[in-house]
Amino acid sequence: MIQVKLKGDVIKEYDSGITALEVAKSLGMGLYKAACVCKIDGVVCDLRTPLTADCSLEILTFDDPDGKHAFRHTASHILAQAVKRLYPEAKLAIGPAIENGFYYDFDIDTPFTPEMLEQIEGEMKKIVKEALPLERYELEPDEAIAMMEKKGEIYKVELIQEHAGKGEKISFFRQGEFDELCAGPHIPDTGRVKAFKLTSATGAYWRGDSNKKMLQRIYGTAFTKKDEMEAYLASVEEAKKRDHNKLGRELGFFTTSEMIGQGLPILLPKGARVIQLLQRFVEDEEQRRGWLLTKTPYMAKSDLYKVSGHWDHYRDGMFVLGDADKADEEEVFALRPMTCPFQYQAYLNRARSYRDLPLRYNETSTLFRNEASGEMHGLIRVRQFTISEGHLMCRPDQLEDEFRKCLELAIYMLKTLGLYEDVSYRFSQWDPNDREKYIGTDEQWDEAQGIMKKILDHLEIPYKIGIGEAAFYGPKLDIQIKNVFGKEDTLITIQVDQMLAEKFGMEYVDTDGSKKNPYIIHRTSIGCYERTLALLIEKYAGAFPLWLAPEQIRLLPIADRHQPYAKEVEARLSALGFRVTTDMRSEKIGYKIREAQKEKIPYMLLVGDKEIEEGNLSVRRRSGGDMGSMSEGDFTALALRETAEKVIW
RNA sequence: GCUGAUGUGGCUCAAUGGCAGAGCGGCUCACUCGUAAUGAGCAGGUUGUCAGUUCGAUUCUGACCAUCAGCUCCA
Repeated sequence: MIQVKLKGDVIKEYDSGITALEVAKSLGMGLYKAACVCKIDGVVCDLRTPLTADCSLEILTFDDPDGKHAFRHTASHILAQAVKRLYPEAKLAIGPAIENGFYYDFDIDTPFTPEMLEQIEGEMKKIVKEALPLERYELEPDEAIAMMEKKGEIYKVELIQEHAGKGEKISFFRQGEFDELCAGPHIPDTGRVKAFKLTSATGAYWRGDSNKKMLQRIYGTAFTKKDEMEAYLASVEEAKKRDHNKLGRELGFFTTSEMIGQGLPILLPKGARVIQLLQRFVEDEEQRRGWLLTKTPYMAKSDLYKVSGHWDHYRDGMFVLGDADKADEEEVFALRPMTCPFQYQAYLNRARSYRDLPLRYNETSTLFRNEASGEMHGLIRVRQFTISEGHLMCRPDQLEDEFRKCLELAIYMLKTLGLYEDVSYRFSQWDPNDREKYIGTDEQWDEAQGIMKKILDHLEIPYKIGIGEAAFYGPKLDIQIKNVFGKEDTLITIQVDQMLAEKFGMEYVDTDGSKKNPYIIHRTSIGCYERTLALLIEKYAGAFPLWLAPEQIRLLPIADRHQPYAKEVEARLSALGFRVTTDMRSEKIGYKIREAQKEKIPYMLLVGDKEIEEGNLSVRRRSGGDMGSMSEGDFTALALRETAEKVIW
């Protein structure tokens, strides 16, 4: 007999060898049916794991992240089984559960069409109906390789070969006629996958390597209940309606031109206005926090980039003016892909003392990066963009404090914009196995990352680690955000660099008269303006807070005879700095309101006989509707306060 | 760059190997209206670009350009 500690510290006795699934059954059929996986002494395990010693046991359902994961992982096996039944020639690669669903990669000559996906879904339904139990078994590596070679599963063979030699057996899961290389855990049988949908098919490189073969990936999602899945799919559709790339164009924030080219958006008056407002806000705040504004050239000779390392590590990403191959013989210029080496030249302008540090340079900097053609996305990924860039030179004893201040500035920006709750932190480190991407020695990287880890841990930043995500010259703290498609991008970055100062001969004279290289912090405070605008459009579905709205107030005369008075009010509001217009068309008031609502104008002011007589304005707010009548002074006070306080509603 | 899809007036979308159509929007006129669509009329297109096939191509074929999703890469 063994003692099993269950939820709520209840201890029950069972025969040794009982499985977690049987324990769940003993606790009730509801739990038995809903069980996905379990945690034995805190470790996620398959439900068929026999319990042979005293332990704590937690039965996990779909409501638990680990339960969801196993459930959807099993759904990916069902997908693979269905594809093999319909297309025996397809070779299996990998098929994990991911956030909100799962995918499976196949090597197959004909790409999957929507019709094929429907057929595959039909076959999956059959497999679910068959309620095939998943059985785990283990083979020695050579047996496993032999089995997969016999089946012609070359990708599985590759995976097993990598795993062989670790002295472990290779685990498989079998469902009906289908054997799958897999560590598990899985749910007990295929019959439990009640609701699923294949959402898309696309290409994906084997092992995520663009030098390797492109496979065909099928994405899907799975739930225990159909209505939950419908709700999820509806929410995905709802999110897409906020897509800045669609909404931003519809609302007139930006457009593109085939004659100008890919990744080169045209900011229309509304988009340009928001960016101007953001830029003023950022520059003013940076000034308050001790940053000194520079304005450096948009291009430089290749000489500069050769010293910085960009010429060797980033040339494919640069727009080179002239023949790059002749850069050693003649002057070749290139547009700047980042501001670092330019601001270093400002530092090098004269000899620096330890008393000059920290020296904080900021710049509203336009950068040019020749992104590969498939990378562009609306305003989020473009070839020319403007960034709130800064470089800060400091002494070792100042590094942590200055890093913290950079982070505080970034957080202040995010909170003001209302994006703070949407971001996550990534500690981006180098990949020692991919040396070509980086400059510097192991020791330098270990030191830089060690310093940064100390700072981040000390500041209690809840980060996840991104291996291979570092800049070529140093580790980064990236502040990440997701777009409406769930795709994650870097919004803000703060980096510690102890390599480039040495390369550029940047020094300061310390208290003892010796010359030292300063630490450099590279940072953005609000990130790139185009990308930030895109995410704000998605965040607010185009309905910007009053202080950022390109048009803040619109006057709506009831009839044409009210137009002169509306124009008078417009002039007074405009003189106070409001962005205000008057709808002068001879349309009905309902129509004018409808248009203003569609354009997400924060305040609509109605002017008719009553208002003129009483000297009042009828105020309508974009959200909440009719606010009734108030004096011009009261409205002005309200709007000025909301603007100054950057109120979000 | 790779895989797949798409490209018809400002927008959303029809149609066709033989004169390209609707709604919204725009303009004009009438209406002067009280919190999300007043009515009538008019204008607007070398069907992304360039080749090819054909008596004839917007439709079929190819290349290129651009857009979208994903992969890779990246702020």
